[in-house]
Amino acid sequence: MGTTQLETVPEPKYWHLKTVLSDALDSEFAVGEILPNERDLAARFGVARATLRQALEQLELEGRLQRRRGVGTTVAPPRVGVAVDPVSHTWPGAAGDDWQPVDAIESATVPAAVAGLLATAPGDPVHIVRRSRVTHGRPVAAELLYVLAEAVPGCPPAASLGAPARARAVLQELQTLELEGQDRTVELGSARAEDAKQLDRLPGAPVLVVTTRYVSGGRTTAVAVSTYRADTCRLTFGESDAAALLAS
Amino acid sequence: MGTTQLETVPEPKYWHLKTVLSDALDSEFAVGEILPNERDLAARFGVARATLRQALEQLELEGRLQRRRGVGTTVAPPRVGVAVDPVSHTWPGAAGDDWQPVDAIESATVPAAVAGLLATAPGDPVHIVRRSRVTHGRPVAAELLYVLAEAVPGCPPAASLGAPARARAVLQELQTLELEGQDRTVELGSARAEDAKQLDRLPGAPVLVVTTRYVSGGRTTAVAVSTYRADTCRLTFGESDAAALLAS
DNA sequence: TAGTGGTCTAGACCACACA
DNA sequence: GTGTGGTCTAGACCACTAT
Repeated sequence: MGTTQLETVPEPKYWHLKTVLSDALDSEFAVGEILPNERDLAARFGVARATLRQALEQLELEGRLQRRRGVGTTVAPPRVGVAVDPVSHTWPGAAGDDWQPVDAIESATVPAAVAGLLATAPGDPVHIVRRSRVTHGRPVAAELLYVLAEAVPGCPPAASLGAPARARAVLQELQTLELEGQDRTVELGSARAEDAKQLDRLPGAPVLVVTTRYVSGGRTTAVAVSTYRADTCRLTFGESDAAALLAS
Repeated sequence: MGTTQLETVPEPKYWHLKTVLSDALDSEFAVGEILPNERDLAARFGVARATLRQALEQLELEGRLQRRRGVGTTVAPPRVGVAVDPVSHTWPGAAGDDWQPVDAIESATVPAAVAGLLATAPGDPVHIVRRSRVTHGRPVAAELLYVLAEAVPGCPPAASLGAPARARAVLQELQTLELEGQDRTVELGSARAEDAKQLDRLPGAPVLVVTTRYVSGGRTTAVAVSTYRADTCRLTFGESDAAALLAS
């Protein structure tokens, strides 16, 4: 037959919906504005609520929307750029980083992946420091920092100090070591219940997991696992602070 | 009443399911193995298929599973580490990078975000080169590289060459410029239909979007937007190649 | 053709925020 | 309370892959 190749591609409804909504967000809504509720929106577009939600989920994943139970769906501000290495080649806790120590954890289990990086055997003593990062008044990241106990012999292993004080002690002790190198990986993850609470999100929310390896004395002495909110954050890596500014 | 704080937290079914499945994957399944189909799994756990799917989606997001329509759900291999900056401070297309030019696009629209970085006005001529990155025989990333036309005056603007040839010409011309600086951002996105095809995924699949800005002659002359499969990739940033090896 | 995952529906109930 | 988003169900049909 002489028919040309028609659009035989049945675009899924939620995909088309997402496009429509995305355009509407650009042209008809201001940041912070509240959208109609899901039941109304679904009715307006003539789809089931589940289908509408599939579109909203995509938009939230892309940082365009923010949904809060009991409140509603609002138009999200542009993602905030967070510098991942503001001061190059320094230990965590160095002057000028905008992380805040929260506490230290006793006798928690070290994840297998981290144990591999640290080359520790099960049972080897490791300090675990919890830190939190706040930008523009919003929590953007939660971190667990694993430090080989033998690398910071000045730190009391037992509960001779309160948890927050011990966290600070470990960070201080780190600064005295020579940092020989570091490298990083970034991957997608989902927030554990713990992190989710710290980040003011629901468990399972998408996060960017940054794993940093710190090398000193010829071996990996510390590993930081930092969990950034993927919906609100854009990680910046740059040779200058220009990167962070530019991304905001 | 003297009751202690009981676990009043009703963990969602899909969340619990995810944990159970995750443990099962660790202990009872080998990489590449095919899981029972969704209807059987749902029946086995006594939940609706949609609920089971919610758990599978999370596991796929975390890179534990791979699902293919018409085939089934298989256990995914560990994420592959891909070095984002194998050779520091070089233009794209330099010897040794494992990107392959695909073609060049004529008269396509430059996204607003990219136009902002390049500081171009609408209508300013920009070369767009499409590239593709393959690791271990699998496509891991698709890229659109935007190059200010005025920065590479030796490249023919019109269709005097075939698209692939023009792509190579632009990359070659870039190498002759002095690269004064570069910086990067990483954020979560969802695959556009185009990228999805190149990455062998469905549209909307989660991707890590790496935006690289190249500075030369005092201004941003090129911007690369690289789209990595979030399910299979772990991006590595390091001072040495050790990072890539370590992450694999 | 048979079997898989992907999409979609029309409900229901729950957890949470706010007035 | 009232209204919001979050979870869950039990179906149906579609698009794709392999045989």
